Amino acid sequence: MNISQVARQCGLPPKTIRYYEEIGLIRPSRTPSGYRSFSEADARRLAFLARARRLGFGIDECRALLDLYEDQRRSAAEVRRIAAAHLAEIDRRIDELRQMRAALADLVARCHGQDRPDCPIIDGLAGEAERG
Amino acid sequence: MNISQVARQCGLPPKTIRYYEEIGLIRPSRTPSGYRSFSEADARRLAFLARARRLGFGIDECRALLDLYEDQRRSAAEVRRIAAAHLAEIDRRIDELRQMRAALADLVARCHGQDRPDCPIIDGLAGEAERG
DNA sequence: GATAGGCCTTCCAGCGACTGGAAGGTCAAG
DNA sequence: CTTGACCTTCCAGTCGCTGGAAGGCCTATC
Repeated sequence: MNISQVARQCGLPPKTIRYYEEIGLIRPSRTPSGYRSFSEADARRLAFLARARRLGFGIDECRALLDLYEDQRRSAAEVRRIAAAHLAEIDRRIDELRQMRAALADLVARCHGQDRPDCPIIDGLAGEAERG
Repeated sequence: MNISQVARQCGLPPKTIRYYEEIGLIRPSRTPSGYRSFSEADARRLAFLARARRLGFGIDECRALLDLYEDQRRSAAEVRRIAAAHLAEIDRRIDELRQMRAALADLVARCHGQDRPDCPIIDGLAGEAERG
């Protein structure tokens, strides 16, 4: 299987797959002319990676998960620990965005949005709120 | 006012302030020996930038907002447009994270987390869910 | 056998928004 | 006059790709 075929199968762009090889996440073999040749096992690894990335795991977490994926003696506790840590990180990010959202939505709601210079959004960013 | 003083005032690290000068967001004057010298107006711009960045606006959006901040003939409609677009972007990001969260939380909840190899999280990443 | 065009390869550069660190100049205090 | 805290510039690295250039390979058609 060449790179564009496996790319179609796992939903990752060829460029990304080359990059994953560069950082050691996969090791496809090569044809005599130098083309990458992907086995079914390579395709499975890539599909696994694509799913893990879609869930927001970082590359290093993916590397650890991939090791566990192929470790027959793995401990589910270790997998769970990584996943739970990532879940906590997602929650942290959601909270951060929610706080941004609340502050920004408040400013937007107070702005009349007309063709005049007086603007509560600008005033808020300028720090006017702190004085009134 | 030198860089560390203004940094303390606006809550941005000196490195970031230098970077903001490099990309043209501020133009502090210089002392004869080459030190940056920040006016009150510079400090206000930096405080404005710090608040806009905390609300998640990108550098280019900050640039546009800063122009509007100092434009006495600005239109609140234009400010509102930028802010509303950013609000929509934040909502999009929150949705994305929520979807990740839901999928990941489901996997974590199904994992017993014991010292055994059978693990619904790994199975889910491997695509087992699709077959059952 | 020539040619076209669609694949493949490598390498280099750039994104956003900083951040770290090295090498060296300046300034105030003692 | 030295110390140490500040300041300067410049270069490299972060993360996870992504774009593009230059060139090789493979298949089909004429």
